[in-house]
Amino acid sequence: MHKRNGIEMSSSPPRSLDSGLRHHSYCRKQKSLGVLCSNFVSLYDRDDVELVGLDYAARRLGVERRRIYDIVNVLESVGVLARKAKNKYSWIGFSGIPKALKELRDEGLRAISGCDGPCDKEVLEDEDEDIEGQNHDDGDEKLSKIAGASIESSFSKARSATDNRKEKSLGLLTRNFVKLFLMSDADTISLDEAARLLLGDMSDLSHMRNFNAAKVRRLYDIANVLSSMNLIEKIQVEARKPAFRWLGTKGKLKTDNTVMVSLPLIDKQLSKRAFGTEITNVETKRSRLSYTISKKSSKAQLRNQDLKECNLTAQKQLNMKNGFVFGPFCPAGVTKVDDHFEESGGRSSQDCESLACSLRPQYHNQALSELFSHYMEAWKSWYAELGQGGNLQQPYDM
DNA sequence: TGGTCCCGCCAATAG
DNA sequence: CTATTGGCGGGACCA
Repeated sequence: MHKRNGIEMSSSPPRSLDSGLRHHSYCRKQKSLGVLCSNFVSLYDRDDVELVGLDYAARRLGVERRRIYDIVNVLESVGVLARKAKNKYSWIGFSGIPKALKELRDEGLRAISGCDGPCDKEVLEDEDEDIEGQNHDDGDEKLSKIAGASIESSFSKARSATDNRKEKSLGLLTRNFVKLFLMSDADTISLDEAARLLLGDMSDLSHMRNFNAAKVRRLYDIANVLSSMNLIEKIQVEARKPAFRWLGTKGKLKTDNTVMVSLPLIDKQLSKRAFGTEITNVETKRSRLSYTISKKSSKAQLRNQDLKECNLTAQKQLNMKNGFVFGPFCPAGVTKVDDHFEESGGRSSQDCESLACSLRPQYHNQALSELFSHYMEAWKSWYAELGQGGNLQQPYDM
């Protein structure tokens, strides 16, 4: 039960998947960790779920088991999941995030005050505002301490290989990455900065270049799933300078000059999930989520930020219904969802088909409004068709 | 082009 | 030993 999937090495692209078809071009984006994470969450984020079976998840989501590990590792770091046993995790859900974050914070505080001597325990200020993050000196040092990795050049010990391995785990990297945000009051951290802090600064040693490049890939992985969880968002601080903004538990919505745009919708937990525990400007009144956006932008130019969030919300909403993400026009397979963990390796192809696609708001601000209406359209028609029925059965799991 | 990051090989680890 | 985990980096994708 491992590699199947006729696909061999990366040398032979996914083409030739079912010889003839190859219809709508293979879209890499639909296979991103972020999308997969959304689907994963959609699959389990229900009240009656407590156990998460890796095999089941992989099968239902139509992906290699390997990918599930990636997701699970970062979700666990953020408290959404807890390892229960081999092949088994317990689903904590979004409600577990605050606690996990608090622990990370404490851990971080301990790291700075604990270690070497005097080190005042003020919550490192790090005069942010320098979005450029140019001058790093003292506050920077603290951060890198928190980030763990940092100067591992300490001759200390021949890091018992095991530690060495663990040190590079996605999980640890995730936790340190999150700590960076929690401990610094700057809510924006550039990719470069994060890489430097998390992976140690040895960029000057040419032979270390590869090493760093490899690690940065992990950062992208992590960022993708964290973004899909709405914990961070990717932004672009001046060309060629990607950065991540911490959204964490506070939805950042405008307050003044606002106009209400209400989206049909689901439940109040929704806003919790989308914006964290402190629901500030989001009003949730019986099955209707109102969203505020700045007035002057009433026309086609809503602020990017607003559009993005709007879309995120929409996505969430779409995701909610019976726990699945409906790709563009493919509610296909929703009715046959379930068959509660169909045994025998028969990987259900319809799953891949219906789950694979979903949108990825964080990276496509331009087309957001289009996508948005597109989705609402699809959603409405689907809902009308299937809606009332009451036979929106939930998928089982284990 | 070069930033992103999917994919799956295969080495650690767990059982 | 077999199965589960997951580091790792080649190279495809796409802005």
